[in-house]
Amino acid sequence: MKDLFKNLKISVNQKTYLKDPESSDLGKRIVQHGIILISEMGFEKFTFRKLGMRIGSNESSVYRYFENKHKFLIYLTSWYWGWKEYQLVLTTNSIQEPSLKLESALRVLTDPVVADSSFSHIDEVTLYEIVINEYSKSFLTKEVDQENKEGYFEIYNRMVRRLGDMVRQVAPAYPYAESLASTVLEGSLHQYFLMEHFPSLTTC
Amino acid sequence: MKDLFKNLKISVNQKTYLKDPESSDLGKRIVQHGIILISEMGFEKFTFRKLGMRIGSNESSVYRYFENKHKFLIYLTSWYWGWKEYQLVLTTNSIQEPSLKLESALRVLTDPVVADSSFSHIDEVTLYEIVINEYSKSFLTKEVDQENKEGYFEIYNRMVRRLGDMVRQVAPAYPYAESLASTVLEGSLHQYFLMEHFPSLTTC
DNA sequence: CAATAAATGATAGTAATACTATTATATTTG
DNA sequence: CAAATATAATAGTATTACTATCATTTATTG
Repeated sequence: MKDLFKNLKISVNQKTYLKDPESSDLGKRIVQHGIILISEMGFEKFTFRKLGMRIGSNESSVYRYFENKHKFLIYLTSWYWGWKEYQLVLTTNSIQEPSLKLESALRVLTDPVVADSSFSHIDEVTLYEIVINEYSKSFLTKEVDQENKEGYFEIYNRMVRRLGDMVRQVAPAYPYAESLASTVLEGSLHQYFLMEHFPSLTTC
Repeated sequence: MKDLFKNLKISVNQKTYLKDPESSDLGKRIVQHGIILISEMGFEKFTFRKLGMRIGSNESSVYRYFENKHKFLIYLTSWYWGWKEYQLVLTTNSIQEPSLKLESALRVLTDPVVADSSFSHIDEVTLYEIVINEYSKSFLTKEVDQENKEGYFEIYNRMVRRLGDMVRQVAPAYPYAESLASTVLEGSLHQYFLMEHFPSLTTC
């Protein structure tokens, strides 16, 4: 993905952060190294204290950007889905023919992620690893309904619906467009996970 | 499922527990109320201390049965998959015709769970809620490869492979039997989750 | 350029978690 | 009944997930 638009910013629900991490150098370092640390040690073992140490800063400074690590994970994964949505729209917008459009969409959403130089502080490939390994943990919680109501999963919801619409354009009589769309998105992440850890459960 | 076999015991990898919870009254209470407590408060907020209090026992007593709550979750979900495998075999064993066999298997594995009086201390319906909401957390960890090697996910692996084999019996030329099988199992859980929390992302 | 506001850093403190260890008290079994 | 085993009670430790306060650095603007 070439940088077609300079100064492009992926917009993420403001409730996920206390202070926009894109607004400062420290904020960007928190995001950049947060991605690396989570991918290195896994979400459970990741803490703001460790992140502070890693970037030569301080726990309390990280807390000024994000309320807690759960919101931080939602911020990161929302950013990812926002970025994917941008690619999706960019790629499929000009395609008229429904089945070609759907095919392009599926490619964008399920092909392995490649780096994108447009957002210099974010390593999209590493972020993709986080999405594969940790995304489910952001919604498999007791607070999911409340958070969903507050729009924390808006981008993802919208993307599933977009994909569902494209399915319907191809097959208007098919009655399970949304379920197919959500299964493809979730299933794709799951198959990548299985390839890495349970190869006998995939044919990929 | 009627109790066809009296004294049936679902066998779970012994490494998941320190002392077999089926071997004592306290052990059964730990499992029984552990299921209820996890479903009530979610896995993150669940602790052995709270479980001890709930059953009028003691944190340290719970620790004598299970090393930690992660192993406890693996015990519970392994039990669930063992129980499902038993139903799967029981239901499909006598069916010769491959496509009928596959259809029965899919029904057993994806229909909503109903209670089973054979295992009196376990509420299968509540356990099923736990599988839907928490199962992913048992393998989305940094320790997954080690634990998989030690057989913690053996029952689930075997079940995906069984289902894959049935797919292959029906369509020998279809090259993605395992991926289809794992997608169906995971996807089914995910669709139940979506029905509850993201109804606009399903058509169920 | 100085004043001042804003951001960051350092330190301390709290309640809860995830355990381990020790000792006491029941309960079972030989 | 003694010995072994299971359970309960209590205490203790390191870490987590924060909150609060105050000091210091950096940026802004008048």
